[in-house]
Amino acid sequence: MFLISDPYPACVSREKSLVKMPWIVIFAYNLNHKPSHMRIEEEIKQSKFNNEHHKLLLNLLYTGSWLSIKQIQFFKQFDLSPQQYNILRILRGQHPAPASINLLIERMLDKMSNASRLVDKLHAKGFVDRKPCASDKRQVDVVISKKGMKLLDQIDKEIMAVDGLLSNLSKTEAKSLNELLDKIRA
Amino acid sequence: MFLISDPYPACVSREKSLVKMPWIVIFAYNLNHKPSHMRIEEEIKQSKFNNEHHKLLLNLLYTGSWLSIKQIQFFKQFDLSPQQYNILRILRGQHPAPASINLLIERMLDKMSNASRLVDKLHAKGFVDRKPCASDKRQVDVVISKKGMKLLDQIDKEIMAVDGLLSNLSKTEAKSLNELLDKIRA
DNA sequence: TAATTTTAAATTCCATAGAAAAAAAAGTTT
DNA sequence: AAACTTTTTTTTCTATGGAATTTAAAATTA
Repeated sequence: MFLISDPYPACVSREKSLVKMPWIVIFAYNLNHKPSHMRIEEEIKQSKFNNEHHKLLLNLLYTGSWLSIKQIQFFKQFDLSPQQYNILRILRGQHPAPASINLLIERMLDKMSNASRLVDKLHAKGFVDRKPCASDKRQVDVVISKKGMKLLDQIDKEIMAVDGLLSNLSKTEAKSLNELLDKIRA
Repeated sequence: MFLISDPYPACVSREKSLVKMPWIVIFAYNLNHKPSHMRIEEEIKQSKFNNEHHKLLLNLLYTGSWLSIKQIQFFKQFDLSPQQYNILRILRGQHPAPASINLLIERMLDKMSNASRLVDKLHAKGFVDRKPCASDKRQVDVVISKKGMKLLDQIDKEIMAVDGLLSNLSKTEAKSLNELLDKIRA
Protein backbone atom coordinates (compact mmCIF):
# COMPACT_ATOMS: atom_id res chain seq x y z
CA MET A 1 0.00 0.00 0.00
CA PHE A 2 2.70 2.46 0.89
CA LEU A 3 5.01 3.16 -1.94
CA ILE A 4 7.75 4.83 0.03
CA SER A 5 9.77 2.24 1.82
CA ASP A 6 13.30 3.34 1.22
CA PRO A 7 15.59 3.79 4.17
CA TYR A 8 16.05 7.21 5.64
CA PRO A 9 16.53 9.75 4.25
CA ALA A 10 16.12 8.68 0.65
CA CYS A 11 12.51 8.00 1.41
CA VAL A 12 12.01 11.68 1.79
CA SER A 13 14.50 13.36 -0.44
CA ARG A 14 13.67 11.17 -3.38
CA GLU A 15 10.12 12.42 -3.30
CA LYS A 16 9.55 15.01 -5.94
CA SER A 17 8.60 17.36 -3.20
CA LEU A 18 7.82 17.24 0.44
CA VAL A 19 4.25 17.87 1.23
CA LYS A 20 1.96 19.73 3.50
CA MET A 21 1.31 18.99 7.09
CA PRO A 22 -2.34 19.69 7.74
CA TRP A 23 -3.52 16.11 8.05
CA ILE A 24 -3.15 15.25 11.59
CA VAL A 25 -6.25 13.34 10.92
CA ILE A 26 -5.65 9.76 10.26
CA PHE A 27 -5.81 8.45 13.78
CA ALA A 28 -7.92 11.11 15.29
CA TYR A 29 -10.61 8.61 15.91
CA ASN A 30 -12.62 10.42 18.46
CA LEU A 31 -11.33 13.91 18.37
CA ASN A 32 -14.44 15.05 16.62
CA HIS A 33 -15.93 16.53 19.71
CA LYS A 34 -12.73 18.10 20.86
CA PRO A 35 -13.30 21.17 23.01
CA SER A 36 -10.44 23.39 22.13
CA HIS A 37 -9.37 24.02 25.70
CA MET A 38 -8.72 20.35 26.32
CA ARG A 39 -5.14 19.12 26.28
CA ILE A 40 -4.24 16.42 23.86
CA GLU A 41 -3.40 14.18 26.77
CA GLU A 42 -6.98 14.22 27.95
CA GLU A 43 -8.37 13.99 24.47
CA ILE A 44 -6.36 10.94 23.74
CA LYS A 45 -7.13 9.29 27.04
CA GLN A 46 -10.82 9.33 26.40
CA SER A 47 -10.58 8.39 22.77
CA LYS A 48 -10.37 5.04 21.13
CA PHE A 49 -6.73 5.35 20.19
CA ASN A 50 -5.49 5.31 23.70
CA ASN A 51 -2.32 3.47 23.02
CA GLU A 52 1.17 4.77 22.73
CA HIS A 53 1.56 4.13 19.04
CA HIS A 54 -1.44 6.10 17.97
CA LYS A 55 -0.53 8.91 20.24
CA LEU A 56 2.96 8.81 18.84
CA LEU A 57 1.78 9.22 15.29
CA LEU A 58 -0.12 12.35 16.23
CA ASN A 59 2.75 13.52 18.35
CA LEU A 60 5.24 13.21 15.53
CA LEU A 61 3.01 15.06 13.13
CA TYR A 62 2.30 17.79 15.64
CA THR A 63 5.93 18.21 16.48
CA GLY A 64 7.04 18.35 12.87
CA SER A 65 4.42 20.93 12.13
CA TRP A 66 5.35 22.91 15.19
CA LEU A 67 8.97 23.09 14.12
CA SER A 68 8.01 23.97 10.57
CA ILE A 69 5.94 26.88 11.71
CA LYS A 70 8.90 28.17 13.64
CA GLN A 71 11.14 27.85 10.62
CA ILE A 72 8.75 29.84 8.48
CA GLN A 73 8.40 32.49 11.11
CA PHE A 74 12.14 32.76 11.45
CA PHE A 75 12.68 33.38 7.75
CA LYS A 76 9.72 35.67 7.39
CA GLN A 77 11.61 38.44 9.15
CA PHE A 78 14.10 38.37 6.28
CA ASP A 79 11.36 38.29 3.64
CA LEU A 80 12.50 34.82 2.61
CA SER A 81 10.86 31.47 2.40
CA PRO A 82 12.89 28.54 3.70
CA GLN A 83 13.17 27.34 0.12
CA GLN A 84 14.56 30.64 -1.02
CA TYR A 85 17.03 30.49 1.83
CA ASN A 86 18.04 27.04 0.68
CA ILE A 87 18.75 28.38 -2.80
CA LEU A 88 20.87 31.18 -1.38
CA ARG A 89 22.82 28.70 0.72
CA ILE A 90 23.58 26.61 -2.31
CA LEU A 91 24.65 29.68 -4.25
CA ARG A 92 26.94 30.79 -1.47
CA GLY A 93 28.42 27.32 -1.44
CA GLN A 94 29.11 27.66 -5.14
CA HIS A 95 30.36 31.21 -5.03
CA PRO A 96 31.96 32.65 -7.06
CA ALA A 97 31.07 29.90 -9.52
CA PRO A 98 27.59 30.18 -11.01
CA ALA A 99 24.90 27.54 -10.67
CA SER A 100 22.44 26.40 -13.30
CA ILE A 101 18.81 25.87 -12.47
CA ASN A 102 19.32 22.15 -12.75
CA LEU A 103 22.15 22.21 -10.27
CA LEU A 104 19.94 24.10 -7.86
CA ILE A 105 17.16 21.56 -8.25
CA GLU A 106 19.59 18.73 -7.65
CA ARG A 107 20.95 20.21 -4.49
CA MET A 108 17.79 21.53 -2.96
CA LEU A 109 16.67 19.62 0.06
CA ASP A 110 13.22 19.37 -1.36
CA LYS A 111 13.36 19.04 -5.07
CA MET A 112 10.94 21.57 -6.42
CA SER A 113 9.39 21.49 -9.81
CA ASN A 114 9.79 25.20 -10.14
CA ALA A 115 13.18 26.35 -9.08
CA SER A 116 12.99 28.86 -11.92
CA ARG A 117 10.30 30.72 -10.09
CA LEU A 118 12.22 30.73 -6.84
CA VAL A 119 15.19 32.24 -8.62
CA ASP A 120 12.82 34.76 -10.15
CA LYS A 121 11.68 35.83 -6.73
CA LEU A 122 15.21 36.09 -5.43
CA HIS A 123 16.21 38.08 -8.50
CA ALA A 124 13.31 40.45 -7.97
CA LYS A 125 14.57 41.04 -4.44
CA GLY A 126 18.08 41.60 -5.71
CA PHE A 127 19.61 38.65 -3.90
CA VAL A 128 20.86 36.90 -7.03
CA ASP A 129 22.25 37.81 -10.43
CA ARG A 130 21.28 35.95 -13.56
CA LYS A 131 22.78 35.82 -17.01
CA PRO A 132 22.75 33.40 -19.94
CA CYS A 133 25.49 30.81 -19.82
CA ALA A 134 28.22 31.34 -22.40
CA SER A 135 29.08 27.73 -23.10
CA ASP A 136 25.53 26.41 -23.18
CA LYS A 137 22.94 28.88 -24.31
CA ARG A 138 20.14 26.85 -22.77
CA GLN A 139 21.47 27.30 -19.32
CA VAL A 140 21.31 30.24 -16.98
CA ASP A 141 24.17 31.25 -14.75
CA VAL A 142 22.81 32.14 -11.34
CA VAL A 143 25.13 33.80 -8.84
CA ILE A 144 24.44 35.18 -5.40
CA SER A 145 24.70 38.96 -5.31
CA LYS A 146 26.49 41.16 -2.82
CA LYS A 147 23.13 41.95 -1.27
CA GLY A 148 22.38 38.24 -1.02
CA MET A 149 25.71 37.61 0.66
CA LYS A 150 25.03 40.33 3.17
CA LEU A 151 21.63 38.86 3.92
CA LEU A 152 23.12 35.44 4.57
CA ASP A 153 25.72 36.97 6.83
CA GLN A 154 22.98 38.63 8.79
CA ILE A 155 20.98 35.42 9.01
CA ASP A 156 24.07 33.53 10.12
CA LYS A 157 24.25 35.71 13.16
CA GLU A 158 20.67 35.09 14.18
CA ILE A 159 20.15 31.54 13.18
CA MET A 160 21.81 30.19 16.24
CA ALA A 161 18.86 31.47 18.18
CA VAL A 162 16.88 28.61 16.75
CA ASP A 163 19.03 26.27 18.75
CA GLY A 164 16.80 27.16 21.63
CA LEU A 165 13.99 25.22 20.03
CA LEU A 166 15.35 21.96 21.32
CA SER A 167 17.06 23.25 24.40
CA ASN A 168 14.61 21.44 26.62
CA LEU A 169 16.44 18.24 25.88
CA SER A 170 19.79 17.13 27.13
CA LYS A 171 22.34 15.77 24.72
CA THR A 172 21.61 12.26 25.92
CA GLU A 173 17.91 12.74 25.42
CA ALA A 174 18.46 14.15 21.96
CA LYS A 175 20.54 11.15 21.12
CA SER A 176 17.98 8.62 22.25
CA LEU A 177 15.24 10.53 20.45
CA ASN A 178 17.31 10.39 17.31
CA GLU A 179 17.76 6.68 17.67
CA LEU A 180 14.06 6.11 18.14
CA LEU A 181 13.16 8.22 15.12
CA ASP A 182 15.68 6.37 13.00
CA LYS A 183 14.26 3.10 14.18
CA ILE A 184 10.78 4.09 13.02
CA ARG A 185 11.94 4.40 9.47
CA ALA A 186 14.46 1.58 9.61
CA MET B 1 11.41 35.87 18.25
CA PHE B 2 9.14 32.89 18.14
CA LEU B 3 5.56 33.74 18.70
CA ILE B 4 4.24 30.29 19.39
CA SER B 5 5.04 29.30 22.89
CA ASP B 6 1.86 27.67 24.12
CA PRO B 7 2.02 24.21 25.57
CA TYR B 8 1.19 21.28 23.41
CA PRO B 9 -1.03 20.95 21.51
CA ALA B 10 -2.58 24.38 21.64
CA CYS B 11 0.58 25.70 20.06
CA VAL B 12 -0.39 23.92 16.91
CA SER B 13 -4.13 23.79 16.87
CA ARG B 14 -4.47 27.43 17.66
CA GLU B 15 -2.61 28.29 14.50
CA LYS B 16 -5.02 29.25 11.83
CA SER B 17 -3.66 26.41 9.83
CA LEU B 18 -0.82 24.02 9.94
CA VAL B 19 1.76 24.63 7.34
CA LYS B 20 3.84 22.99 4.74
CA MET B 21 6.85 20.86 5.34
CA PRO B 22 9.33 21.59 2.59
CA TRP B 23 11.82 23.52 4.66
CA ILE B 24 14.09 21.00 6.07
CA VAL B 25 16.59 23.66 5.50
CA ILE B 26 17.31 25.66 8.51
CA PHE B 27 20.21 23.68 9.86
CA ALA B 28 21.40 22.19 6.65
CA TYR B 29 24.68 23.92 7.04
CA ASN B 30 26.78 21.88 4.75
CA LEU B 31 24.34 19.81 2.84
CA ASN B 32 24.85 21.87 -0.25
CA HIS B 33 27.09 19.37 -1.88
CA LYS B 34 25.05 16.41 -0.86
CA PRO B 35 25.46 13.48 -3.23
CA SER B 36 22.04 11.94 -3.26
CA HIS B 37 23.22 8.44 -2.50
CA MET B 38 24.74 9.47 0.80
CA ARG B 39 22.89 8.60 3.98
CA ILE B 40 21.95 11.43 6.25
CA GLU B 41 24.11 9.86 8.91
CA GLU B 42 27.20 10.38 6.84
CA GLU B 43 26.11 13.78 5.64
CA ILE B 44 25.64 14.98 9.13
CA LYS B 45 28.86 13.48 10.37
CA GLN B 46 30.90 15.48 7.93
CA SER B 47 28.94 18.66 8.25
CA LYS B 48 29.25 21.45 10.70
CA PHE B 49 26.14 20.61 12.65
CA ASN B 50 27.45 17.35 13.93
CA ASN B 51 25.71 17.46 17.24
CA GLU B 52 22.67 15.64 18.40
CA HIS B 53 20.40 18.64 18.62
CA HIS B 54 20.90 19.74 15.07
CA LYS B 55 20.49 16.26 13.80
CA LEU B 56 17.35 15.95 15.86
CA LEU B 57 15.79 18.99 14.29
CA LEU B 58 16.31 17.56 10.84
CA ASN B 59 15.21 14.17 12.01
CA LEU B 60 11.95 15.46 13.42
CA LEU B 61 11.17 17.38 10.27
CA TYR B 62 12.04 14.43 8.08
CA THR B 63 9.97 12.06 10.12
CA GLY B 64 6.94 14.30 10.21
CA SER B 65 7.13 14.77 6.49
CA TRP B 66 7.60 11.07 5.94
CA LEU B 67 4.47 10.27 7.89
CA SER B 68 2.53 12.99 6.13
CA ILE B 69 3.40 11.64 2.75
CA LYS B 70 2.14 8.27 3.81
CA GLN B 71 -1.10 9.75 5.02
CA ILE B 72 -1.70 11.50 1.73
CA GLN B 73 -0.88 8.40 -0.23
CA PHE B 74 -3.23 6.37 1.89
CA PHE B 75 -6.16 8.64 1.24
CA LYS B 76 -5.38 9.15 -2.41
CA GLN B 77 -6.60 5.66 -3.20
CA PHE B 78 -10.02 6.74 -2.01
CA ASP B 79 -9.89 10.00 -3.95
CA LEU B 80 -9.91 11.91 -0.68
CA SER B 81 -7.60 14.41 0.91
CA PRO B 82 -6.94 13.93 4.60
CA GLN B 83 -8.91 17.08 5.24
CA GLN B 84 -11.88 15.75 3.35
CA TYR B 85 -11.60 12.58 5.36
CA ASN B 86 -11.61 14.64 8.51
CA ILE B 87 -14.85 16.31 7.44
CA LEU B 88 -16.45 12.96 6.73
CA ARG B 89 -15.39 11.68 10.13
CA ILE B 90 -16.98 14.64 11.83
CA LEU B 91 -20.16 14.17 9.84
CA ARG B 92 -20.33 10.51 10.75
CA GLY B 93 -19.88 11.48 14.37
CA GLN B 94 -22.84 13.80 14.03
CA HIS B 95 -25.02 11.46 12.04
CA PRO B 96 -27.94 11.60 11.64
CA ALA B 97 -27.81 15.16 12.90
CA PRO B 98 -26.59 17.71 10.37
CA ALA B 99 -23.56 19.91 10.79
CA SER B 100 -23.17 23.53 9.85
CA ILE B 101 -20.06 24.78 8.14
CA ASN B 102 -19.06 26.55 11.31
CA LEU B 103 -19.37 23.39 13.34
CA LEU B 104 -17.13 21.65 10.85
CA ILE B 105 -14.54 24.40 11.08
CA GLU B 106 -14.61 24.25 14.85
CA ARG B 107 -14.06 20.52 14.96
CA MET B 108 -11.56 20.15 12.21
CA LEU B 109 -8.10 19.29 13.42
CA ASP B 110 -6.63 22.00 11.34
CA LYS B 111 -8.97 24.90 11.18
CA MET B 112 -9.32 25.75 7.56
CA SER B 113 -10.43 29.07 6.22
CA ASN B 114 -12.38 27.38 3.50
CA ALA B 115 -14.38 24.50 4.82
CA SER B 116 -17.10 25.56 2.38
CA ARG B 117 -14.94 24.47 -0.49
CA LEU B 118 -14.10 21.16 1.09
CA VAL B 119 -17.79 20.46 1.49
CA ASP B 120 -18.25 21.49 -2.12
CA LYS B 121 -15.77 18.88 -3.21
CA LEU B 122 -17.34 16.19 -1.09
CA HIS B 123 -20.73 17.14 -2.43
CA ALA B 124 -19.47 16.88 -6.00
CA LYS B 125 -18.29 13.37 -5.23
CA GLY B 126 -21.62 12.49 -3.68
CA PHE B 127 -20.27 11.85 -0.20
CA VAL B 128 -22.37 14.51 1.53
CA ASP B 129 -25.84 16.01 1.21
CA ARG B 130 -26.44 19.68 1.66
CA LYS B 131 -29.58 21.72 2.21
CA PRO B 132 -30.45 25.07 3.72
CA CYS B 133 -31.15 24.96 7.41
CA ALA B 134 -34.80 25.40 8.32
CA SER B 135 -34.35 27.25 11.58
CA ASP B 136 -31.55 29.54 10.45
CA LYS B 137 -31.60 30.40 6.80
CA ARG B 138 -27.96 31.51 6.89
CA GLN B 139 -26.77 28.07 7.79
CA VAL B 140 -26.36 24.99 5.68
CA ASP B 141 -27.19 21.53 6.92
CA VAL B 142 -24.49 19.15 5.84
CA VAL B 143 -25.07 15.44 6.30
CA ILE B 144 -22.98 12.48 5.28
CA SER B 145 -24.61 10.50 2.47
CA LYS B 146 -25.10 6.75 2.18
CA LYS B 147 -22.23 6.71 -0.27
CA GLY B 148 -20.08 8.62 2.18
CA MET B 149 -20.92 6.18 4.93
CA LYS B 150 -19.98 3.27 2.74
CA LEU B 151 -16.68 4.93 1.91
CA LEU B 152 -15.86 5.41 5.58
CA ASP B 153 -16.73 1.80 6.29
CA GLN B 154 -14.36 0.74 3.57
CA ILE B 155 -11.61 3.01 4.88
CA ASP B 156 -12.17 1.70 8.41
CA LYS B 157 -11.23 -1.74 7.24
CA GLU B 158 -7.99 -0.61 5.67
CA ILE B 159 -6.88 2.10 8.00
CA MET B 160 -5.52 -0.32 10.52
CA ALA B 161 -2.84 -1.10 8.02
CA VAL B 162 -1.35 2.25 8.84
CA ASP B 163 -0.57 0.90 12.27
CA GLY B 164 2.33 -0.79 10.63
CA LEU B 165 3.99 2.58 10.18
CA LEU B 166 5.20 2.57 13.73
CA SER B 167 5.45 -1.14 14.24
CA ASN B 168 9.22 -0.97 14.45
CA LEU B 169 8.88 0.40 17.94
CA SER B 170 7.89 -1.46 21.07
CA LYS B 171 5.28 -0.02 23.34
CA THR B 172 7.96 1.04 25.78
CA GLU B 173 9.90 2.77 23.04
CA ALA B 174 6.79 4.51 21.80
CA LYS B 175 6.14 5.73 25.29
CA SER B 176 9.59 7.15 25.81
CA LEU B 177 9.49 8.76 22.38
CA ASN B 178 6.22 10.39 23.31
CA GLU B 179 7.71 11.69 26.52
CA LEU B 180 10.69 13.16 24.73
CA LEU B 181 8.53 14.85 22.12
CA ASP B 182 6.33 16.32 24.82
CA LYS B 183 9.39 17.58 26.59
CA ILE B 184 10.57 19.45 23.50
CA ARG B 185 7.47 21.55 23.48
CA ALA B 186 7.09 21.78 27.25
C1' DT C 1 -40.20 48.72 14.63
C1' DA C 2 -36.16 50.83 12.55
C1' DA C 3 -31.35 50.94 12.68
C1' DT C 4 -27.25 48.80 13.84
C1' DT C 5 -24.33 45.03 14.83
C1' DT C 6 -23.12 40.34 14.64
C1' DT C 7 -22.98 35.87 12.53
C1' DA C 8 -22.77 32.22 8.72
C1' DA C 9 -21.43 31.03 4.48
C1' DA C 10 -19.86 31.88 -0.01
C1' DT C 11 -16.98 34.29 -2.98
C1' DT C 12 -13.20 37.06 -4.72
C1' DC C 13 -8.42 38.07 -4.93
C1' DC C 14 -3.92 36.67 -4.72
C1' DA C 15 -0.03 33.66 -4.11
C1' DT C 16 1.93 29.05 -4.35
C1' DA C 17 2.84 24.53 -6.34
C1' DG C 18 2.69 20.37 -9.21
C1' DA C 19 2.24 18.47 -13.85
C1' DA C 20 2.73 18.87 -18.30
C1' DA C 21 3.62 21.39 -22.43
C1' DA C 22 6.41 24.49 -24.94
C1' DA C 23 10.61 26.53 -26.52
C1' DA C 24 15.21 26.57 -27.48
C1' DA C 25 19.59 24.65 -27.72
C1' DA C 26 22.62 20.71 -27.73
C1' DG C 27 23.68 16.09 -28.88
C1' DT C 28 23.15 11.84 -31.69
C1' DT C 29 22.21 9.06 -35.51
C1' DT C 30 22.10 7.92 -40.10
C1' DA D 1 24.23 17.76 -43.01
C1' DA D 2 19.38 16.51 -42.02
C1' DA D 3 16.40 14.36 -38.96
C1' DC D 4 15.59 12.94 -34.60
C1' DT D 5 16.26 12.81 -29.60
C1' DT D 6 17.56 14.69 -25.34
C1' DT D 7 18.41 18.36 -22.18
C1' DT D 8 17.55 22.82 -19.91
C1' DT D 9 14.57 26.19 -18.77
C1' DT D 10 10.30 28.67 -18.94
C1' DT D 11 5.50 28.82 -19.28
C1' DT D 12 0.77 27.30 -19.06
C1' DC D 13 -2.82 25.00 -16.84
C1' DT D 14 -5.00 23.68 -12.88
C1' DA D 15 -5.79 23.05 -8.03
C1' DT D 16 -5.17 24.63 -3.44
C1' DG D 17 -5.21 27.78 0.49
C1' DG D 18 -5.25 32.10 3.17
C1' DA D 19 -7.14 36.76 3.74
C1' DA D 20 -10.47 39.76 3.05
C1' DT D 21 -14.87 40.98 1.14
C1' DT D 22 -19.61 40.21 0.22
C1' DT D 23 -24.21 38.70 1.00
C1' DA D 24 -27.83 37.31 3.58
C1' DA D 25 -29.93 36.46 7.79
C1' DA D 26 -30.31 36.91 12.66
C1' DA D 27 -29.73 39.35 16.92
C1' DT D 28 -29.43 43.48 19.41
C1' DT D 29 -30.16 48.16 20.40
C1' DA D 30 -32.49 52.40 20.37
